[in-house]
Amino acid sequence: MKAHRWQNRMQCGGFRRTHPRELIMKILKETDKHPSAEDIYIQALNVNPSIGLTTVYRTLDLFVQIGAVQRFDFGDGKARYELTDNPPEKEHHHHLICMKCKSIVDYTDFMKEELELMKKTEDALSTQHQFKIVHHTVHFYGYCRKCISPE
Amino acid sequence: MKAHRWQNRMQCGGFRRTHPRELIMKILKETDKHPSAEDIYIQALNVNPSIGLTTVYRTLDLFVQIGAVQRFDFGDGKARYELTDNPPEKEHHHHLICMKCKSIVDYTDFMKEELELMKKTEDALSTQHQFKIVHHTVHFYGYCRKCISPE
DNA sequence: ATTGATAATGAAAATCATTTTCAATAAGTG
DNA sequence: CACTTATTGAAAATGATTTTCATTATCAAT
Repeated sequence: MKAHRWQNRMQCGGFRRTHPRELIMKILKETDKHPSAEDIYIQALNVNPSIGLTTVYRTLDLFVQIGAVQRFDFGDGKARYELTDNPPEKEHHHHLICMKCKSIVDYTDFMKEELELMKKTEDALSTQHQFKIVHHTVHFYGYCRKCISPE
Repeated sequence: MKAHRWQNRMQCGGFRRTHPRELIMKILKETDKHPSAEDIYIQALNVNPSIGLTTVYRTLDLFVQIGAVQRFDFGDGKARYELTDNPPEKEHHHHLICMKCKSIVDYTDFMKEELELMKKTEDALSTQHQFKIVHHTVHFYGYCRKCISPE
């Protein structure tokens, strides 16, 4: 199997290529959702019924550390994970969160303008606040079509 | 005592004006930090040693529901609370989060441009995704001056 | 002001996501 | 193949938040 970006990054870090790690990465690559650790665990059980939830947590932490995965907190008490959008598998996007049903929708509108502004802001923040920026998130909170009810 | 915005909002909702609620609102008004429920609880204990942590959680939930307070998840496992920035007590701002020491800094740079872009984006999202947007957050993650170490 | 209905409170127990511990297992190296 | 050590899975521990329930405080109506 051809070595992928994330595998190279792992090997540079001295990490081992294991079945659980391959499986979890596969699941992340194939989903277009925003799975929690448990969502991923349940998926993984279908392929490897002996995998442990602990391993899922640890593997996700590892992926986050090597920059292959991004972790999001949308405010519903559990972390959610997505492949980092720099590599081609996913384009840069942000999130719409329904405050009622907690559904999450990706959007990519105005990314050009947004990236411009973010670049400018990042520069300003780097100098004015002496912060080295690594990444940013934009979340829109509101109500999805299904949850907009005439009150 | 003069009734404030949040009190009116509470009364419209049929909620009671109680000592714990007044106290917690006072604490929120006086801080310029990003306190967690427990932070607020500890503050509150100085004034009212019999207040319960449970009440703090419930009160914060209530304030969030009536729109007086905004809840943030910066990814360190505990929610943080701030007065909503529409009223004059706080101006519209976003956050810089240090990924190492977890410190949080407010920033207000480029708010004019940001609000313009966000307005445009909100409009687009409202129509294209049929989402009714209530608010948005922008988080920048990186490393603060203290935590930038030559590695 | 007193009363009464009921919303709000506080303490303790329960829940839920996540982390830690530790003995057993599997990866990569020689 | 054998060895060193990272990784795993199960169970227990943790920590934030929520629920339960008996008691207390608020507010509206007397």
